[in-house]
Amino acid sequence: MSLNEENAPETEAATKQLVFNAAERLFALNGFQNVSVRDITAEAGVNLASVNYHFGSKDSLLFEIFRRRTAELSRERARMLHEAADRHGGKPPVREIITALIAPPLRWLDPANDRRISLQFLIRARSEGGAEIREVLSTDVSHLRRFSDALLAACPQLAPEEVYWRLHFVLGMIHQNRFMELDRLHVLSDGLTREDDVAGLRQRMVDFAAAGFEAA
Amino acid sequence: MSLNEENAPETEAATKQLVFNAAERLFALNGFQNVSVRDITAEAGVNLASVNYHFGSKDSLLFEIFRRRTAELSRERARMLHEAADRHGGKPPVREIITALIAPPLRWLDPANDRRISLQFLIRARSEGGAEIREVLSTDVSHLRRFSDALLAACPQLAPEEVYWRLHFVLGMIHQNRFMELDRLHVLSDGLTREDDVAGLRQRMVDFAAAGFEAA
DNA sequence: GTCTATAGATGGATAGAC
DNA sequence: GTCTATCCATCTATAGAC
Repeated sequence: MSLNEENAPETEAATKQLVFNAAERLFALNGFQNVSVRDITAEAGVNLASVNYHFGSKDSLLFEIFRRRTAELSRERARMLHEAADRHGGKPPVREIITALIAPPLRWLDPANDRRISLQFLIRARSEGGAEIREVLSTDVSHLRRFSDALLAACPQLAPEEVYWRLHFVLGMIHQNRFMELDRLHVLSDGLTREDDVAGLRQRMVDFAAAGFEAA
Repeated sequence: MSLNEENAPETEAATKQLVFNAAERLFALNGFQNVSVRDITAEAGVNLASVNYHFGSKDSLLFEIFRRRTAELSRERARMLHEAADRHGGKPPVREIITALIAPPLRWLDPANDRRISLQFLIRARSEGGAEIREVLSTDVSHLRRFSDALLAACPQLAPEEVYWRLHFVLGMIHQNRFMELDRLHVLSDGLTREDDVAGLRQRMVDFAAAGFEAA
């Protein structure tokens, strides 16, 4: 039950999944450079050589986790955008486009969701990842372009660069959802901000972003 | 001229400043863990032992850079907030509070500003820093509280937790201004977003954030 | 496939001459 | 204060037994 669903066509060794999950968790909590192969194999309860046998290297392991999680998140977002387009004759309104961008990661953030740690991993890897990660991010531009194109169509009154900047701002709002920042906010608000209320947070984010997009 | 102004009461060794500047630059560009003491001293053109002699350890060096830059940024923000309060009888409007939060880091982001690299360092250290950094961030809550208090006073129609969340969103927008994210946006927009137009960016950020704060 | 043992490289820190 | 040389810990990766 704690195993993530498997996307690979073949059944992989249980050891590989144990390593994958332990690495994702430790990377998300402590950062890539602060976690050694020894930490990972110890946490997974497998042998030290497992990482290199199953993934080739520590870097390849990070890369594979990032690639898989990014693909999963992009797929969820693309599906929501597609459904919104279907509902509106191919031209969804701003609010629904923003929701398609925000809702999937917020769903992952839910404490009741196994993927809570995956989202932390993704946000962190985006900041700390090396050259290989940036390569994926470049590829991911084609994923983002679906959203920028939809927003451009939904905001004909705005200059195109304005639309790009506002999309940039929304992405910043999403990336702010790290444990550290949420904890800090919890301290600042003296406990008023409940981090387990992801439905409320989603609503707040969409409201804020939609209002920002409708600014003069 | 490439030296940063000195805040310490005493004149420090030129070597110490060289190390400080080289370390800030390399940390900002490559991340803390990816920069060795050897890299720093090589870039600074000083001896390998300089880091330990002047700063005690690599960790202490990071910490000192972070502490100084954080203090500088907080001071600029607090001054702007104070001036805004003076202009409005102690109760500045939302837009001016947000501007006090956004304008200083955006000023640092200007390519014509020596501090461009300092802002990159700060954003990165906030993500990648260890336990000591988080300690400073906790202290920094008292700095943020000036802004949350001002916003609470300026938004009596909003529930307090709403104000805290919206402040959280604005901080996310600010932290999104890393080289990597700006480059990515530049690719996505096919060159439309000009990263050297910081005045325009500041206006866009304030407009977006102010509109978000005025959402129902 | 799994494990132990170890190679090979790197980095932080320091001793001690100048 | 500055420099060189070096110690010592740690890490990734791999060879080779089982």
